Amino acid sequence: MTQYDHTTIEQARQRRWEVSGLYRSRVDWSRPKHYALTMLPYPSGDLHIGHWYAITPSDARARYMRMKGYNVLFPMGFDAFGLPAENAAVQRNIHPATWTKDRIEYMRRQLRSMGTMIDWEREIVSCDPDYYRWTQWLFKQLYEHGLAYRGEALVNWSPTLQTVLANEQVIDGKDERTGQPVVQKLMEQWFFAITRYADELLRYDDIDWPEPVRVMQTNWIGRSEGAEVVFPTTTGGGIRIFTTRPDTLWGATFLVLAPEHPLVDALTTDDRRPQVEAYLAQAARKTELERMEDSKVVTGVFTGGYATNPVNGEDIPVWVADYVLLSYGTGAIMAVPAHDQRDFEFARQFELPVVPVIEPAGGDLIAGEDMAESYVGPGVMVGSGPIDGVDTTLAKGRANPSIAATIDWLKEQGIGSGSVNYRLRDWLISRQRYWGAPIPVIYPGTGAIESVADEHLPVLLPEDVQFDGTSPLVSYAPFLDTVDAEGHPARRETDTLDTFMCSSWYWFRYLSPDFGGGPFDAEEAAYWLPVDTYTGGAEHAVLHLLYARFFVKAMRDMKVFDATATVMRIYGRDPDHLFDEPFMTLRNQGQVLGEERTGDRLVIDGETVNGRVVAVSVRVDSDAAPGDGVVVGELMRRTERSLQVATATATVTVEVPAEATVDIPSIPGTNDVNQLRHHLEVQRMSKSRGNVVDPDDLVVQYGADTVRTHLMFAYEWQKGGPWDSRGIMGSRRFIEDVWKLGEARYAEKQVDTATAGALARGLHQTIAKVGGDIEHVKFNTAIAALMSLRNELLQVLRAGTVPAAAWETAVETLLLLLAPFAPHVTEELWHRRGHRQSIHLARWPEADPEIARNPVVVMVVQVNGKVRDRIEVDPSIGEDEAVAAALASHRVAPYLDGGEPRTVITRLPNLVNVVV
RNA sequence: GCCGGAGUAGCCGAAUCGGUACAGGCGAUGGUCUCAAACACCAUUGGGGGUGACCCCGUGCGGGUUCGAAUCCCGCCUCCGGCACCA
Repeated sequence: MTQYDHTTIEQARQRRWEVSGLYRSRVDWSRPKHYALTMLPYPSGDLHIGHWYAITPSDARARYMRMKGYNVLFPMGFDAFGLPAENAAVQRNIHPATWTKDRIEYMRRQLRSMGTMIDWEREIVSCDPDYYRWTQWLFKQLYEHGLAYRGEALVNWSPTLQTVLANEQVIDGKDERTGQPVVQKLMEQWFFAITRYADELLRYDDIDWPEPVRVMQTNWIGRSEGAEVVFPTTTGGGIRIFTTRPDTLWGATFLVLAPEHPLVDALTTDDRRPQVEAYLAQAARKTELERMEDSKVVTGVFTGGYATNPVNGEDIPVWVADYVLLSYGTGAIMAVPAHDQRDFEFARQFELPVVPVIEPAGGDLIAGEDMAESYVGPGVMVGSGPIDGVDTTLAKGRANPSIAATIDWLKEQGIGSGSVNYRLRDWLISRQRYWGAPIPVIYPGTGAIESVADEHLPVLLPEDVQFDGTSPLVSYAPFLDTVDAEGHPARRETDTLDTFMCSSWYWFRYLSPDFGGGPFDAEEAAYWLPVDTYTGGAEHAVLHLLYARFFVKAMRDMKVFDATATVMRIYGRDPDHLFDEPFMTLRNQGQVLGEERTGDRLVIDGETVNGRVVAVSVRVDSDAAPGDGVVVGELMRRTERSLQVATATATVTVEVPAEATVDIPSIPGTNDVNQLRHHLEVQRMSKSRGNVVDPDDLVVQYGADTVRTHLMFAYEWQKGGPWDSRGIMGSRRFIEDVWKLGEARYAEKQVDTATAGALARGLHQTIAKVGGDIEHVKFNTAIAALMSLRNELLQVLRAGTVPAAAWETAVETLLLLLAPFAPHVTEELWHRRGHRQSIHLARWPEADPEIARNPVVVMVVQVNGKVRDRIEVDPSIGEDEAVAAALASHRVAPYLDGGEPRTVITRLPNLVNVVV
């Protein structure tokens, strides 16, 4: 038997696969298709274990589908535009294009080491002009269909990144990449009208997506039902407000406008103007972050103006406060302090009246001045004119009787109407950056906006520019100066497209990466679309995944798929609803976290100076006991020469001066503080924490097959968990055992039919188990089943208890079942066993339920639900027989104590429960 | 604060429908091999009690429903993720 040499085998197999074009995927209408997709990576230049964790299980599933007879498309590409490349240009004077290309080249090599079935001839790179030509083309389509527009809005400006950002890219008032604060600015920018699809985006009827993602998107879209009502004023126009509680209109005692609201100026009286302007200036200065930090402090200012409550004709004061946002609803609210906690706090702060209009169910109406907090529960409407006496519940929208009655009445009176609002805002897609696809628009100077003609696409990014942290496009004349359709001088748009736009349609480009007649070739699309299984991280729930859904719906409505539908009909495929959603099944993988590690146990001698310990000597000694030194304990953290040591009783800070001695017995020579190992907790891997696992090292040490298998085996895939550097040995042993089984010369010794039957049974049960588990994205249990089969085969090999033919079948079945997980070693053994064709072209074995069926099952006998006996019975055992067997058990007899059971519950053939 | 998800052995994790709790792996312990160690192989491995057949306890905590609960219901605790003046 030859030694298992993973490096030689894996490299040779990968080369052979590439040369033979084994993984080329071509349209073949005679076979069912399966489009498997994983989220395209950003070319960070270093493939980390997370990439392996995301990609290799998806590859295993794609391989399985292929063996099941599907024609599988499994492509890969790079999301290659973005800021890091530009930062590198500024910091290291490397052109973003060069930087990106180098990194992609490096990552391709690493990706290939995984041994995936990626069809590299379909690769796309989003910064290639051939690709972004169609990104620009899609922008134009959106523009021409009124779905892209230039408008002024309050937007998130990041001073750090020197660009605006979409709402989805701002978390807690900070940008999601660098965590630096953003400020709100009123700017003219390009938007996509995603809000027009808000209602359709709330529907998930035809797709199989994880519940958390659907919930997150639903919350992000934030649909709320209510009414719009106009409050007339004497000084300006009417103030339009949105409310989800129109039934409480009779309790509105003041209005509040957002600081940026256009009517603020007109409503402000001269005597209030200084205070109002001071407040507006202060509000404008605040970053989003500061605004949120201050959210507990109620601030606001009275404008001096009044508006008339249209339901009762009362004049109420108009205030300005930054807790009202211009971007939501109408930027103005009616305040009902009696029934809204924020309004209540505001009213108490500024001594505004509180008028209750809901009499609590089963309670008494409390006078406004005596209320300690707002009342938000159910009850009966009071003091509310036409809706007096109507019940109010906790239901939202028209489902609440009081709200429905009010909306009907408002409509009748012509003072308001039902209305729906969304938290979702239009997608801001301009970026004041260089490394992105230029927005294909020019400004002739007449105030008009002209899109670049299709034949002039792509608008190329100029290469010969200088980088200083701002976009060089704004000052680069050869790019900036152009001519309009009539040949008059014009200026180019200098903003580029949000990179999320590049990734909002990339799976279409895989279909025909070189196609020149459109973003994709209808002949390919008709066969492959839509994506059947999409896998990736859940962090994209409201970014990429929401944008992608919007894009498909918009493309459908812009008739981009019409030619595809025609081709589908020719081949007898019904295109109905196939372009409503991009990804039919979505699964999110979890994350591989850093491994826990105990820190060195230290013995420190020194003296205490001003309450701190200053070390004279530091020694590593795993057996040290308290009292062996001034400080004895585990090193928890180290910052420069300062150590945090956990002793039996407390955490002590120890300073280690340069002249102190450091002694680490396991490291020869002179030691220093930097060599001490500190404690690592289970947390995300990051270079600064020093808990990163490098997959390249693992491949060298264990081989890609082992790394793949282990990543799929060690965790529940959709959950992830901490890395375990010793655990991988279990997967390595498994692969080595498979090698041993595949290479073994089997010798029949004492053939025994019972063992042969058990082996065949186990084999067919494993076939069914592994296939089912892969389909349900449960890789860990699939591999566990294969390990069990391995255990069984090792025993059979030793004992020689089955016929040689049965042995051969079992070993080859094991190889077939393992092929999707460990493609190299199975391929090697397959060929060594005399097969000419690749194992990856073989069919998945068929599980025979007849063979898999157990001839006997263990029937559990319970007394009052507690297990008292286990009896082997025939699986087809009848009720009477089972009960008789149970009652006959000598383990049951004592509980019956000679009497009769009260009831007997059976779940045949597994269980009999005797109730006494 | 609100909305999701999760909590099972020393660790990672199994457990179609409410029906045998812990499959598989890691680690640990003992043994074989070795001068020794590592590797490899074999065996044991939730806790407690009993000479033994066996018995009791055990799925974050406290209750409940049920013949029977890791699984369903109610109330808590902890961790992870998302949102956060959303009118």
